[in-house]
Amino acid sequence: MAKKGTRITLEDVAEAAGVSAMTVSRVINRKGRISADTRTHVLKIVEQLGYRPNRAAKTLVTAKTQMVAFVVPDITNPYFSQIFLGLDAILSEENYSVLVMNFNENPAREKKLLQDLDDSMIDGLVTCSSRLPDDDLLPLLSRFPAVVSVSRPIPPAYGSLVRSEYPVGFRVMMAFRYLYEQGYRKAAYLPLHHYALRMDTEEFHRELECIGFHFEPGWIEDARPTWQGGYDTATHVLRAHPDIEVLVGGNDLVALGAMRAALNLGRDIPGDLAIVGADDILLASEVTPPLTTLRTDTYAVGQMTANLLLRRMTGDFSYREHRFSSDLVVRGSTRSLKQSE
Amino acid sequence: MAKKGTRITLEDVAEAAGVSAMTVSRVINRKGRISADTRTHVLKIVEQLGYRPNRAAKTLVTAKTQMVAFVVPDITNPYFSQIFLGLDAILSEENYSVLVMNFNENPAREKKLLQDLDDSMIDGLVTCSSRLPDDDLLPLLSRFPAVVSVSRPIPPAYGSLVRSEYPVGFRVMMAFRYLYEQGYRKAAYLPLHHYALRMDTEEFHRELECIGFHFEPGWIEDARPTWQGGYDTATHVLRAHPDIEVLVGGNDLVALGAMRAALNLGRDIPGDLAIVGADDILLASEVTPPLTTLRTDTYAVGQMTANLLLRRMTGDFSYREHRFSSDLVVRGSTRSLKQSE
DNA sequence: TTGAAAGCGCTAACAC
DNA sequence: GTGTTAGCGCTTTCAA
Repeated sequence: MAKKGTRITLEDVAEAAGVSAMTVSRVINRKGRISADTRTHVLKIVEQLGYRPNRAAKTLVTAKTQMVAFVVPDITNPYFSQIFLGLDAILSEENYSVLVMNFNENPAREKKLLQDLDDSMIDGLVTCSSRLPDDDLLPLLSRFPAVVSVSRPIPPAYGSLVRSEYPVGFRVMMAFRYLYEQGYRKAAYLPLHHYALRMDTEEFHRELECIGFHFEPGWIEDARPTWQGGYDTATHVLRAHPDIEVLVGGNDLVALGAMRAALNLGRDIPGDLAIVGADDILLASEVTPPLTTLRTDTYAVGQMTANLLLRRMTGDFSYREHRFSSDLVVRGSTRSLKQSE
Repeated sequence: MAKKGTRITLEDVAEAAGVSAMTVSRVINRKGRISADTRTHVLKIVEQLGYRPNRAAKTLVTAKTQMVAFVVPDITNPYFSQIFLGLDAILSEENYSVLVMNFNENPAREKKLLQDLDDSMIDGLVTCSSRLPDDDLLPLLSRFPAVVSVSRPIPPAYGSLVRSEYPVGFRVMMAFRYLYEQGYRKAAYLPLHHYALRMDTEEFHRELECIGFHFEPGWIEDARPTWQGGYDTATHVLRAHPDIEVLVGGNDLVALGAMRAALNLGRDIPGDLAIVGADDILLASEVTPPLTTLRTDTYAVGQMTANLLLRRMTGDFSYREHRFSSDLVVRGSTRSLKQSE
């Protein structure tokens, strides 16, 4: 007879089928040898009773949850949601579900999410563009067996890595090099403020000088990684330094906010001000003028991440690194000064 | 001594603290009366050993997972990711994690996701803008104790509902009414193609005629609910009916794709063609000309949904309905014909 | 205020 | 091929 609980269990199926629980388990999981007869018979009863295995019970004994956590700064940012898509496409194929842990560009919240995250609750962890300093992040990661970090470098012992072919924060040099070639000299840079944590400022300046750029204090100002952040920071910078010829944003949202700010201040783009972003979100190509930006195949980044994670989740803990490239998409928000001279 | 398994269990803590497992359990869960002394002592050992309760074991006995599934057409659509934000804000406050199940605007995939979703794996389910016919959707929902549907009406027996104050598909009448008042007469409508499933076409036409609009066959054409969908459909419609004065999209992405298509065909907006969208995503206000659209407070929709779900997850299964309002945001993609005459 | 026993539903390991 | 036994780590129930 069925037990008191209303839910149908393995035992119930076994009883109804006149076999042992193990046999049913084997049929369900396609493990071990089962005669075709019992197989079909058990399957029929399973169907009949509408039996569904209890996930928690299975997890308790196998220690596998078939879940993955995706810790992300801002899922409403197309850049990140696109990564999610690539990740999810591969993982769901392998029967994993993805827990989206959005920390809203708030490092304190990211830390709390990571702390509260129970390793008995997930098989793998993807940390995407972490905004935490190493001292906070690494101890938190070390609790998890299968980790992949996206964009943010971590030591090999902590997990695998999907990263840009450029060092963190240096991909933007591609943009600066192009701008210099076009004759631009006075450029302001609006990096995402958390990047300051990890960017070697001195080396950064050296690199820029190497290209030919000279930066005054106040030409670099951190921005919150949102449209509003770009708007606010650009307004401030443009008011303080009206002679600026270029505004480079840390991502497209920032650049687009900056573009709106510049337009509101009566600046002509690209006439007397160029704007450059990064990520190539849909919005970038649809504004007027369309935004020159650095493009990355974010869907592919998500897929790479999934593959690296799967590798770890299936027991191969060797360190792997996948690098993604970016290219500059030149659009109407920049122009060639040379041509116009 | 610690057992063979490397993980620290309740038992381990109990042993180290010289108490029973039950006492430790009570301390952890703040249940029952515990003397202050043992409490602090146990807590110290817990800290010392870095004990973390095993989620699966707890779930197995309590039948609570602290997880919620969010089944959504397209998480890269700002409209939906914003709902997620509101939902997650409330739920994470109550210690729930959200499983994002993205079906990519593919009804077959939505069905499969719902079928595979195990009710032993979540405490609650949010189905957002389902693209499935009732015959598919409702039997699937009936397996879950706590369900909230967003946008898509469901019978009270299946769960609570967060819906527009207008019947499904009729919110857009606000836009048509405004357009008629402005003197527009020849309007094409590009609804999201899955909506056809649930919209009473006859009543829809009657309503439009009541406003004053007359529709020719071919002036209404379903669009895939993406930018590209809007682009393709609008191109087709504009080529077939060059005399059209208005293009209303089922959402902003469709409207924006339509706007690009119209621009590419050399149309002047709003000079000889008006465009209207729905959702008011960021992109809408940033394109040129800025898009007239129907705005909904999607973050609040997410919050409402979370609250309704929490109610159900805590045992109150009474049917509740929250309605959200929308308003027309008039921008540069439409103009008053009256004025210009 | 604390503890002992039982069992949640499943699978690993070994028997037959 | 199939069954038996044991136990995953926790909480519920009842007793002390």
